[in-house]
Amino acid sequence: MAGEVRQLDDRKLAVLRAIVQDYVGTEEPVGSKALVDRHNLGVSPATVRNDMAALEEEGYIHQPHTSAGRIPTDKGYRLFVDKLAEVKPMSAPERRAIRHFLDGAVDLDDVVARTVRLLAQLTRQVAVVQYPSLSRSTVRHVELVALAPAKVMLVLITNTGRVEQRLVDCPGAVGETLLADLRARLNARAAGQRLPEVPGLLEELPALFEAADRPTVSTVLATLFETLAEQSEERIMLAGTANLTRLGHDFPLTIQPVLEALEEQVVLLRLLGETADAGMTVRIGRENAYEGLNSTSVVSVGYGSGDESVAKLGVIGPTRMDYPGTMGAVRAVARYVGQILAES
Amino acid sequence: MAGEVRQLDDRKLAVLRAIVQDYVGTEEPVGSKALVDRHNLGVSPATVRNDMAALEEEGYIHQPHTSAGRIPTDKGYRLFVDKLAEVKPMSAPERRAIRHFLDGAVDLDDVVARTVRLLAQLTRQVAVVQYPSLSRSTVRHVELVALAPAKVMLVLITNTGRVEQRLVDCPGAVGETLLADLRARLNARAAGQRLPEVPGLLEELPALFEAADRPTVSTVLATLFETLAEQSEERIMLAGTANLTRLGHDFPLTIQPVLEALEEQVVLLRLLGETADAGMTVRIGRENAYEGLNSTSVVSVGYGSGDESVAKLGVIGPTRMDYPGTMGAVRAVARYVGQILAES
DNA sequence: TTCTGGCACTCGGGAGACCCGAGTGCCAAG
DNA sequence: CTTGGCACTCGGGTCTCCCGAGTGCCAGAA
Repeated sequence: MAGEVRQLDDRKLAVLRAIVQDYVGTEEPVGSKALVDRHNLGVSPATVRNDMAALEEEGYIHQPHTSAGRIPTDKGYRLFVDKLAEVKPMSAPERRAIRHFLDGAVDLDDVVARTVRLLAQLTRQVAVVQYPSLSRSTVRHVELVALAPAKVMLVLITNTGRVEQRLVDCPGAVGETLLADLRARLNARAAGQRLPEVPGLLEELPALFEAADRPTVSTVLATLFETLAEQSEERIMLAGTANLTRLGHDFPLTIQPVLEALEEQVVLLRLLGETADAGMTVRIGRENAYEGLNSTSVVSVGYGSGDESVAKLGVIGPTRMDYPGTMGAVRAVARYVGQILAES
Repeated sequence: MAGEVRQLDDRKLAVLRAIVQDYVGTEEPVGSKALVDRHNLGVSPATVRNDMAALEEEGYIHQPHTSAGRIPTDKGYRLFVDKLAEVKPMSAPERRAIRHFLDGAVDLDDVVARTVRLLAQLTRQVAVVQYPSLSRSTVRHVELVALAPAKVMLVLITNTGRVEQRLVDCPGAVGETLLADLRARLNARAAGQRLPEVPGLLEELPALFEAADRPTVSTVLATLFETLAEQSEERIMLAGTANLTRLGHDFPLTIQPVLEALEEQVVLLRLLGETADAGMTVRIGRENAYEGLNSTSVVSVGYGSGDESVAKLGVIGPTRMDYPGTMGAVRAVARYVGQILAES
C-alpha cells in the first residue's frame, strides 16, 4: 500500500481509455456491460469489472454511488491525457477554414478578436486569448511629435506591431531641435531593446542635455516609462461563454463561479501564466489553483511570431471534455496565429 | 370592448404598483391577502381581488395558473415605469463612491472599463457601455510622421480624446517638405470637422499637389479615410454576466440566449442604438427587437461630455427588475461619466 | 493463474398517489 | 361599492413503490 505504485497492465489502460471516451460522449456513468458492447475488448463484462475495481482502487475512476457506472477522476483524466490520448490533428478542411478566417484580420486587435471567436467555435467551449505581452517584445521605434508649443505626442512602436501613444504636457515650450535631438538619442539607446529594460538604459539621459532642457526631457521620459509599465499589463479577450450552458445537470452551481472567474482578468491571466513556455499545458479539475474552476479543465499553449512564445491562448471547459479534439484545435489555432503574426 | 380604454382609478393603480413592488422583491406571484398585509391599502382582500380581476382584464397582470397569485405582464411593467415609478436617486454615499471610483481612471479606455464594472456592481445586473462613437466627434489634429523613407505614420486625434494611428506604406520615398505641406493642408481643412464629413472635404486635395506627389497623397488619404470608417464601428464593453446566475428557476432556458446575445456586439449595438437621444429609455420584455432578450429589460441612456450625448450605456436584467433603483443608478453613472469626460 | 458465467444484492430515480394550502371567483349581506 | 363567507382549483411537496442497471463475489473452466 504505502507508496507502492502498481503497474497497470495494458488491458486496464485500455479500459480506462474506453471509460473516458464513453463518459465524454454520453456524460453518463459507464458500466461494464456497455463498455464491452461498444469497444471490442475481447473479454467479458466480468473481467472488465475486475479491472474497474483495480482502477478504482488506484483512484483513476470513481463510482457516484453503489450500483452505478464509473466516471473518471481528475487523476484518471490526467493519466488519459498523459499516456493514452493522441492529440487529434485538424482535418484539412478545418485547417483551411482556420487559415481563411484568420487571414481576414486587418490589425492586431482584429487577429486576437478573430482568434478567440474561432477557438470558441471550434471547441464549443470558452476560449481565452491573451494579447501579445509587451514585456517580451522590443522597441522598434519611438517617435516624438510637437502638437503645440508645450504639447508633445509620444508614440511607441514595438516589434509585435503594437502602437501606443501618449500626450505629454511639457513644463515649457519645446523647440524642434531639442525634440529631434531627444528623439535621436532615445532611439539610439532604446531601439531593439526589450521593453522592461528600457528604463534602465535611459537613466542618465537627462544629464546629457542642458540644464534648461532637463525638465522637459524628464517629463517625456516619465511618460514613456509609464507607457511601458502600463502596457505590460497584459490584456485578455474571451468568447464562448454561452457554451457554458451546455454544461449539464448541476448547472447553476457550476456556472456561477466560472462566470465570476471569467470576469476577473487577474484570474485569467494567472491561469494562462501557468502555461509552460513550450508545449501544451493541460490543467485538470483541482489542478487549477482557482477553486471556482475546480470542475473545469484548462488547455493552454503559448504562441508567437517566431520560435519564441509571446503570449498564451487556451480553452476552458468541463473536466469531462474531449481532450484530443480540444488539444488539436488549440494547437492548430496557436500555430496559425503565429504564422499570421510572423507575416505581418 | 372594442377599442374602449377604461380609465383605471387610483386604487387600481396603487394595487398594480404594489404588485410590481412585491413581485420584484419576492419573485413569487403575489396574492390578494399578502398585498393588503404588506401595504396598507385600507381595503379588504376581496376588494383587491376585484381590482386584480379588472387589471387582468386589461392585460396588466396575469395568472400563471388558476389558484396562484398574479404577476405583472410587460404591459403592467410599462405602465409602472411610465406612470407609477419615480427614479430613485442615489444616496450621497453612493454618489461619492461612484465619483471616487471613476476619478481613478487614467485614460479613456480605463474610464469605460471602470464604468461598466461599476454599473454592474451597483445594479447587480449586466452592464453595457458603448464607447464614445467617433461619428459625432470632430478632428482635433492629424499628424504625419516619417518613420522610414517610404513609411509614414498617420495619427488621428479627436476632440473626445481618442487617438488612432496607422502605418502607411507609400509608393515612393516621401520628402519632409511634402509631408509638412500635406500635414498643413490636411489640418487646415479637417480640423474641427466631424469625422464622417472629412472625406468629402478632402476630395480634391490630391489635385493641389504636383503630379509626382499625387500617388503618395492619395495613399495617405485612403488610409485616413479607412481609419475614419473603421473607427466609427462602435465598440462595446460589458460586465456582470455572473449576475445572470441569479435569474432564478427557469434558468438554463433563459440564460443561454442572453449569453449569446451578449456575445454578439452587433446585437448590443443595435440595442443601445435604439436608445432615445434625450432621456432614459426602458425597453421591457418583448419590446426588445432581439428575441433572445424577450424576458429581459434594457435600461439605457446616452452620455457625453457636453449637452450632446456621444454614446450610450445601460443595463440588461430580468423584466422583473427594480426599475426605480436601476434607472437611478444608470442615470447617476451616465451623469458622472459625462463630467469626467468633460474635464479631460 | 486468469477469465467467465451465474447470482444475489444495492440503490438511484422515475411513476403514481396523495394531500395541503394558497389563492381564486362568486354571492349575498352590510 | 365593499366585505366576509364559502366552495373550488390545482401546483407542487412528500411518500411509497418498483424497475433495472450495475455491482461484487464465487465457483468452475481454460
